[in-house]
Amino acid sequence: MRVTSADVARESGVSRTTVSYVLNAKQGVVITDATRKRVLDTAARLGYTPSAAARALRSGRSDLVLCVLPDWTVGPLLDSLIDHVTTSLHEHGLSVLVHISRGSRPLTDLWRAVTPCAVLGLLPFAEQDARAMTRAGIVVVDAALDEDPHPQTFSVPQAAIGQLQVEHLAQRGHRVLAYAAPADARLSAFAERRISGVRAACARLGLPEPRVTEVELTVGSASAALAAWRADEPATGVAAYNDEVALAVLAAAHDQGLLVPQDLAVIGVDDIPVARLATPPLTTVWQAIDAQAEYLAQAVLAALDPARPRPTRPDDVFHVVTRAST
Amino acid sequence: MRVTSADVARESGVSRTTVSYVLNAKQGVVITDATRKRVLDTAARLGYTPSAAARALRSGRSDLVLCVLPDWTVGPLLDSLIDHVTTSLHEHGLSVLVHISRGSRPLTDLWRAVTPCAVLGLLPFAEQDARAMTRAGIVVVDAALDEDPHPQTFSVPQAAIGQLQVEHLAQRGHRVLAYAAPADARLSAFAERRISGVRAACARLGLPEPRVTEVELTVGSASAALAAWRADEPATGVAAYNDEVALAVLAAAHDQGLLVPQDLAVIGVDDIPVARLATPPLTTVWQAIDAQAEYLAQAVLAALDPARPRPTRPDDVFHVVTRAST
DNA sequence: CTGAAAGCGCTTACAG
DNA sequence: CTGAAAGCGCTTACAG
Repeated sequence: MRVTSADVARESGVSRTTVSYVLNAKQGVVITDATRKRVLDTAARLGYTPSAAARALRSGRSDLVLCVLPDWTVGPLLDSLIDHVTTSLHEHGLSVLVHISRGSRPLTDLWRAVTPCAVLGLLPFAEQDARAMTRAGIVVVDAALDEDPHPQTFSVPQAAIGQLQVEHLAQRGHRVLAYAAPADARLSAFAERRISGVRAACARLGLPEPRVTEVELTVGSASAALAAWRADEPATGVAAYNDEVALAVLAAAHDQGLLVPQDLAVIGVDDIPVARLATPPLTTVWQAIDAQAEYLAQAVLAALDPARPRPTRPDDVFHVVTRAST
Repeated sequence: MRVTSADVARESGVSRTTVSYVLNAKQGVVITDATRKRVLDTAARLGYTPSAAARALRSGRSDLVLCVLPDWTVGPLLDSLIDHVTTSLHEHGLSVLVHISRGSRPLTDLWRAVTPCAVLGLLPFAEQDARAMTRAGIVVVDAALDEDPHPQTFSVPQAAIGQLQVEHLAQRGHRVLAYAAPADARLSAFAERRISGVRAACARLGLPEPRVTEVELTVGSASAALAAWRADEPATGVAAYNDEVALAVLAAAHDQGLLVPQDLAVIGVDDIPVARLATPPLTTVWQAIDAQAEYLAQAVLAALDPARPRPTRPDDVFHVVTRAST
C-alpha cells in the first residue's frame, strides 16, 4: 500500500541504509553520484514520503514546531506574529503547528502526541512542563510579558507600553490621566502590566494617580467611564488598553460633544487598520511585531542548532504613531 | 529515561498486552477490576504517557486533527471558528493543530509528518491531495465558498452575503448601488463571489449595474472611490466587502460632508466589535460562525465514526444587523 | 483472563 | 562505499 524506504531500496537496487543516507544527506558518508541519483529518482518516481511517525519513533525527532497559544483573544498582531514565524521557520524545513490551548488538556499529552523538535510558547511554560520537554530532548523557547531575568528569554515588556502612552500624553501637557482597561478577563495579564507601567510613569513624572476604569466595547460603557473621569478635576488624557477600547472612548466623547483632542486626548495601542479611519484618526502605540517574530524564529533555530549564533533581542520595538487624537 | 508501557507492565506485574488493553479501554476484552486498577495506578504513579509516534506507527492513527488554513488574512471570525472547533473536538479527545499554509510547502509532507486522524480544510483540497489522504486512511473534511454539489460538503455561500446586502439597501429605497471591494488580493476568492451575488441581486431586482471599486483602508482611497460613485447619477447605497472597508467609506463620507444614511447608506460584513462604535453605528451582515464551527466539528466526528449521525447543515447563517448607517 | 511474539517504517552503529 | 541487523514503543492477532 504505502511506499516505504524498502520499496525505494528494492527498486533502486540498494539497501535501506543507503536510501536513508541519501535521503537525509547524511554527513560523513560518501555515496557515489550514480547511486545517489538513482535513489533520488526512484524515490521521486514512486512518490515516496518518509513516515514521520517511524522517524520520530526511531530518532525521537521531527521537523515540527509546536506553537502553543495561551488563552488570549487572537488579534491581528498575533496573527502576523504566527504568520511570520511560520514563514521564517519554513525556510529551514520546519513546519509550525499552532495549538490554541484554552487551558484545556494537559500540555504533556500534546507534545507527546506531536513529538515536535521544538515547542514555542508565547508565555512562560510551567517549570515542570519545561523540564519534562527538555528531558525528552525537545527544545523549549518561551516568552515573557515582563523584563525577564533570563537574558535568553524573549520578553515584550507590557509595562513599557503604558509608560510610553503616559509620556506621550504628558508631553502634550496633560496632567490628569485616565486609563481605559479592557473588560475581557483574558486580557488581564497584559492589562495589569500595562497599568502598572502607567502608574509608575505618572509617579515618576509627578502626575496624580491615573483613574483606571474598565471599558466595554460599547458607547454606553465608555460614556459611563468618561463621566466618571470628567467629574471633579477632569481627566484630559486617556490611555486606552488598545485601539478598540480607544475607539469606544472616542465614540463616547463624540456622543457627549467633547472635542478631541482639545477637551480630551486619546491614545490606543496596536495600530489596527481601522485606527486611522477614526474621527479624528487615532494616535496609537505601534509594535515591531515582525522583528519580534523574527527573533522568536531565530531563537528556535539557534536552540535547535548550537552552531548557530543566538539572535540579538530586537530593541525599540514600541513606537508612538502620532495622529490627530492627541 | 522515558517511561514506556513495558515499565508500567513490569511495575504492575502484568504483560504489555494487558497494559495496552487497560489503557485503551479495549472493547470485548475482560480485565479484572483489580488488575485494571493496578495498571491505571501504576501508570499514573510513573507518569506514563504513551508515545504517540509509536502508536501512530503501529496503528496508523493518532488523535490529532490537522486544520489547514488557506492564505487568508485571519480575522476575528476565523479565530472564533478555530477556537470553537478546537474546543468542540477536544471534548472528544481530539487535539486540533492549525497550520497556516501560505501555499508554501506541499500539503503531503505535512500530513505525513503529523499523521493526523483527520484533516480539516476551509477550502476544498486539490483532488489529488484529498485522494492521497483518503488512501492513507485519513478522514478529509473540507469546505467550499460556493453552494457545493456534494451535499456533504460544508459551504458558506459568499454570493448570498452580497445578495443580502443588496436586498437590504433596496428595501431602504436605494437603487443606484456601489460595491467597495477589498484591495488585499488574498481576499479575492471571497470578494469575487460576493460581488457576483451583488450583481445577480441587482439584476433580479431591476437595479442598474452596481459600480465596483477597490477601496484601501485609507480615507484617501475611499474618498476617491466615493467621488467616482457620486459622479453622474450618484450612488446612494454602498455595500462594502467587510466592516473595515465600510469604515473607510464612512470616514470618506464624513470627510466630504455627506450625511449618512441620508445622502449615503453603507452596509458592511462581519459585525466586528468596532462596527457599533462608528459614527453612525454600522449596519452589517452577521454570520452564525459558532453554528458553522459546530457543524465542521460534528462533520469531523461523524467522518471518524460512521456510527455517529451526520450533522445537518446549519441554515440561516447570515443575518443583517440594522444600525444607523442605512 | 493474560502473555509471547510479530511487526509498523524508520535510523544507525557495526561489519565488511 | 554499502549491507545485515537491532531497536525505537506501541498494538494486536494468536495461543494458552
